[in-house]
Amino acid sequence: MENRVERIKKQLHEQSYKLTPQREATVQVLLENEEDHLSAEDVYLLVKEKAPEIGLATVYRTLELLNELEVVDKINFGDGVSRYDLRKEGASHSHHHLVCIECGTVDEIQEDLLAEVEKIVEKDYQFKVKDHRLTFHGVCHRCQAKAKKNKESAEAPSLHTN
Amino acid sequence: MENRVERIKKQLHEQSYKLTPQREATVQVLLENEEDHLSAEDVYLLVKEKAPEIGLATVYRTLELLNELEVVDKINFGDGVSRYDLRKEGASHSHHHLVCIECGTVDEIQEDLLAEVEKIVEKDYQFKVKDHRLTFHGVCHRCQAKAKKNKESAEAPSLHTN
DNA sequence: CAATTTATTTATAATGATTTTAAACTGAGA
DNA sequence: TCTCAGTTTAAAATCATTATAAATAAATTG
Repeated sequence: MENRVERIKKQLHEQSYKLTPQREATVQVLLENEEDHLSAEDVYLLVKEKAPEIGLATVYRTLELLNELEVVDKINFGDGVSRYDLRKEGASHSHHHLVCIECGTVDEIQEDLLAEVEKIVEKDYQFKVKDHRLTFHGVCHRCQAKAKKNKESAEAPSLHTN
Repeated sequence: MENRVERIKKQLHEQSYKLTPQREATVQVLLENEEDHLSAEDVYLLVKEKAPEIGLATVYRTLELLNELEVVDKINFGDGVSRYDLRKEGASHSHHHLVCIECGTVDEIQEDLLAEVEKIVEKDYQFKVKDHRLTFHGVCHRCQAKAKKNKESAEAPSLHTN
C-alpha cells in the first residue's frame, strides 16, 4: 500500500517535480478514495482535512499534473464537473464506467472488453487508438433490486386487467 | 429531408411543446450541420443568421429540450464545452466517436460494435444498459498520413546512429 | 551563511460556459 | 378585450476552472 505513494513520489522526482506537502496530501486523498470518482472540489475538501491551508487552485494544479503524468484519469460524465480517477498501476488505458441513471452511482469495470472493437476501429477506420472511454448509462443492480421489490409489493391485486 | 423537420415538429407537439420560430430555426441549424459536433455557442451563431434576435439562453434551453426529447445527444469530449449531436432516426442509442489528439477532429462510427460487450455487462454486472458512450482518442487517418510523409522526407540521412 | 534564482503556493480576480431571473411578448381561449 | 400559460430577451448570477500577483520555500551560487 505504502509502496503506491512511494512509486508516485519517484515518478514525480523523475520528471523533476517536487513532492510538496500539498501534493503529497492530495495523492494520499486519492489513494484513500480510490473507489470514488471525486471532483476537484471533493478532493479539495478532503485534502483540507489533512492540510487546512491548501488552496483550491493548488488542488487543481496538482490534479492537472497527475493527469499529465498519467497517474490519474480526468473523466467527465457530462454533469459539468471533471472527476479524477487513480489509474490502476500498469494499466495502459483507462477502465470503463457504469453510470446509474437512477441513483447516480458510478461503478467500474476493470476488464478490457474492447480489444476486439479496437482492432476493428484500427483496421476499418485507419485510426491509431491511444486510449478509450467507454461509459454505459443504465440501471445498476442495486436499483434493479429495489424496483423489483416495489413491484412485487404492488403486484397482488388484479391480474389480467384486460 | 423536409420530413425530418416535420417529424421533430410532431414530436414537440405530442409533448405539448410549441414549435416557436426560435426552436424551428435551431432545429434547422442542427439538421444542416448534422456532420459537425456543434457547441451551444456554435449553434447560437448559426441560428443568429436565420433569426438575429435570438438569445443565447434560448438556444441553451432549446438544446436542453431537444436533448430531453432524445432528438439530440449532449456529448462532452472533456474540452470544457458540451456538444450537441442529432440522433439518427430510430437509433436507440448514440453512435461512437473518434477524437484525434493531433488535429482535434471528431469522426463518427455508426456501426454498433458494442452488442457483445453490452451482453457481457448486462450478465456479469447485472447492469441494465440504456445507452452507451464510446470514444476513442488517438490519431486519425489524415494525421497519420501527414506524419508518414514528414518522416519520409527526414529519413535519408544517418542510419545506424549507434 | 547571504544573495539570488526558481518553483510552488495562497488568495484573489478573471474567465467562460451555462443557468436563472425579471420583465416583456405571444397566442389561445373565455 | 382580458387573462393565463408558455416563451423569449437581456441582463445578472452561478459554477467550475484558470490566470495573476504577491508571498514563501527550496535549491543554487558564491
